[in-house]
Amino acid sequence: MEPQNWHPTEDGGSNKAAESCPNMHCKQSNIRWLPTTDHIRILKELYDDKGVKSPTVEQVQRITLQLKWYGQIENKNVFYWFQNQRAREKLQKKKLTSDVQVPKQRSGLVGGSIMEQKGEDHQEIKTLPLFPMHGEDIFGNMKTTSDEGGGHGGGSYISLELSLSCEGKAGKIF
Amino acid sequence: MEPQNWHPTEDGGSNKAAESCPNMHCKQSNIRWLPTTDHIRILKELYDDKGVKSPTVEQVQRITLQLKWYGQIENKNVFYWFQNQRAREKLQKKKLTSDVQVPKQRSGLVGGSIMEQKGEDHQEIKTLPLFPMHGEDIFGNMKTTSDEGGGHGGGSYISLELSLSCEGKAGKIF
DNA sequence: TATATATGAATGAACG
DNA sequence: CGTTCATTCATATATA
Repeated sequence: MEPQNWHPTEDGGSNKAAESCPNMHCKQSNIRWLPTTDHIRILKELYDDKGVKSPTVEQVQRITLQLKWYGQIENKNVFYWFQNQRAREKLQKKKLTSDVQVPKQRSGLVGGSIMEQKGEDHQEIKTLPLFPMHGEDIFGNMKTTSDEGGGHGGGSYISLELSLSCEGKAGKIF
Repeated sequence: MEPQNWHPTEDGGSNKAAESCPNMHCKQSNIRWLPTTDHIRILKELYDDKGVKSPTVEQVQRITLQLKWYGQIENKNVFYWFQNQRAREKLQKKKLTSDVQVPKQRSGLVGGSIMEQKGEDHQEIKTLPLFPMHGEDIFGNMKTTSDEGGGHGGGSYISLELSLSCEGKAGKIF
């Protein structure tokens, strides 16, 4: 997921995208949150090890406070991060994304195995049509997931727990 | 400019993803899907002719299964392909229309929410490391009022769809 | 070989 | 929560 030569700012103080900007017009309009490696590391530890999948509001606040030591971060960043993590972990189970979680133990694969086999069980056979229609008629008779309307609804997400509300307008809730 | 049928691998079935790392630092560099011409052709037919812009998960899986006949491909490849196709079609269209078109941007609403720490819109590290633990012991001794974090998140969890109805409208996170 | 373009992959943010 | 958008990085290929 994240090759080490990525762009995560390594430093702990200024997490600007300076390093990832070789020689171009380092645009400074940092709109998006650029998590540092420490951010990612800690968040993953929480998610994987501690099993914190859906932190509460208070937990998000606390995590954010802690992570601020490692660089600029806001509550919504932490909130979105966990939300995306959950969603993509689920997608990963469907093979739709490759959220390659680096194994915490550096077991294997780093130095390169003795022999890498890339053989697949298919492809290469191009003379025997295994599929009756290997043409372009994939969607010709494709059923469209009959049940869709009522089932989903995400079950029951009762909204929330915070009753602190309007006061946050002037003062900072956090 | 518009390379469409440029792919060298015309052999039909075998993409050359096997050999890579020609000369430079051998990373794990053959980790990128190189679509065959058939892949591209079929995908574009689906996108343009059949009008399949955003296939569902099941559709992606089916498309992938079909395309596997033409060469190695995974679900995530198809998934990313359609995603990139949509994004870049929109991007090109926006660049092409250089006339007086008002970019109807999405209403960037700004609502009161705990996500925003109003008041001091700055998050510099002015908070000195009061926390002696810079490590990842956030949840180590974290008292959680409603401790669910270490639980499981089994689905019936309150989501942060907080609707602090300050102004009488169900606000969003933002 | 060096630069430009096209495109696969990744992910923060946001919508419905 | 599931899905989509928007932006960015990385690299394969095209071009000069």
